[in-house]
Amino acid sequence: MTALTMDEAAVDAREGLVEKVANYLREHIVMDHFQPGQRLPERKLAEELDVSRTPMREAFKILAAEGLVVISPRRGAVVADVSPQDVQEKAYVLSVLEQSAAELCCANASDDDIAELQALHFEMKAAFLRRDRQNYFRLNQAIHNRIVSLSGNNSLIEIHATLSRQLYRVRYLSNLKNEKWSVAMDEHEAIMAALEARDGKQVGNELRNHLGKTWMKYANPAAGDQPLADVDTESG
Amino acid sequence: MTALTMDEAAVDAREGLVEKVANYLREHIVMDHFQPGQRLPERKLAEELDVSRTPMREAFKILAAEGLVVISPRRGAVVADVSPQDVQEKAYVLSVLEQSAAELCCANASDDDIAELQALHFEMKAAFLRRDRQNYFRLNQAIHNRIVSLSGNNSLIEIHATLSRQLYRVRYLSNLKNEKWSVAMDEHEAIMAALEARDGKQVGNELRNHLGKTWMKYANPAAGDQPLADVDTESG
DNA sequence: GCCTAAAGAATGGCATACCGTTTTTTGGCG
DNA sequence: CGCCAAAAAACGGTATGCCATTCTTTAGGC
Repeated sequence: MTALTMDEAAVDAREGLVEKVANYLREHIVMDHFQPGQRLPERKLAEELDVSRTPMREAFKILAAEGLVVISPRRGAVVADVSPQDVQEKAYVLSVLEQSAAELCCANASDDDIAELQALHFEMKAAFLRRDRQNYFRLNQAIHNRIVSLSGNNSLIEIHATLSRQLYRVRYLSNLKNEKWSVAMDEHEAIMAALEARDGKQVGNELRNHLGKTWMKYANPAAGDQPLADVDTESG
Repeated sequence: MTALTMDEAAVDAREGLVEKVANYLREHIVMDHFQPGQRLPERKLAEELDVSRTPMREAFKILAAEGLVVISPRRGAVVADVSPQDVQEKAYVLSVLEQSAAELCCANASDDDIAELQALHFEMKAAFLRRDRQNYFRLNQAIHNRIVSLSGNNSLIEIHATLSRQLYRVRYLSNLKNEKWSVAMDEHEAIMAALEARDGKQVGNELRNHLGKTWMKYANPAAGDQPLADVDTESG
């Protein structure tokens, strides 16, 4: 346990204990420091974080509403286990959201915004050429999130972020073993070209197709059980 | 206080107090029995419902995560006030979701499903001809929700339901004063025609345009302050 | 008579206590 | 040696208590 601690020098008095606990748990779940299906005993976690059970329970409710944990009656909270069907369904919604975000992005973004996206794209390409999966993944996420962010639609941004977190683990694991790397890279090239041309419809379609291809065929969960490394989420 | 009470003969032992309280509050908020901006004092509400403050507070957290209430530090929970900008943004996302739902619906629904949609459509048309706004609204909602439901995508269904609840009040109020009723009706006719032809893209576009027209121009909140009548949500 | 400040009431945040259920452990029997 | 049952420990659900902050009301001064 290195990087993640509670009270991260944030506005200490502005938010309550519940938010801090919820953020802490969210980070750990998203980063896969807790395995899916793992129980989250409120007493134990509460004393680990030096809080009472009350804020811990309230944080569970928040995370449950966000789809990151599941609370069973009389059996408490467990880390949500995303089934293959869930992945398909959520990924589909994600692709739809990003498609529309791309359209709005083309209409709203400034030239500087587009330039920044291109810069990130070339950084990602560099990581790709170096076979640097870690940074490739990070930059890939950053680009997608940036496009959504540039849509300017806060509701869209929030829903996308929530959904994106639910898929973070499986997306990361997939990135580690995905062989068809160059295909995804080619698609990203096409996306960037359409973005530069400000062709909203085109970007949207490319993006949706891109996500569709990457995730529709999602097959078995299996996957290794080693925790993920500490990588920035960029999903704020 | 007539229609809405807690323990609605539901699976009494299956779900906890928190869920019952949350459902109770959700219904009242969606049905506009609580005004936007109104404070929700946990002590008072708790003793009204004959529960302690603990489940009440946990219910607040759930509703906050769903966007129905806002919790300010040291000032407690208030019913979420949806600004005109919020309405535009959320309505846009809703239209995108329904568009994709329509496409999936065309691909997945059985002929009986489509027939049922048409039946609802004609019921709605009857209500339209009778200038029966109450039933027109109810059936309109039912059709939209049914289309989403027929998409078969649970993630999509859930997100749509959550977002839809956030807009229920404003949608209902708008229905009461919207003059361009016949336009909406015509668009629904077109939607149904495309649905019968199973033209997914076409249905999606019509639907998105339909919602866009209805909501993009949303101007001022104002609106009367009388509570809404008791109408079935159909948003389960 | 109005504005302001201080005291008291109310409210939310967090901790803890109690109870019933669930899970685990252990001891006895097959 | 393994399986099952009973007891004990653990755990979640709810209620309640205490404290700090906020809101309200009232009393004093301008």
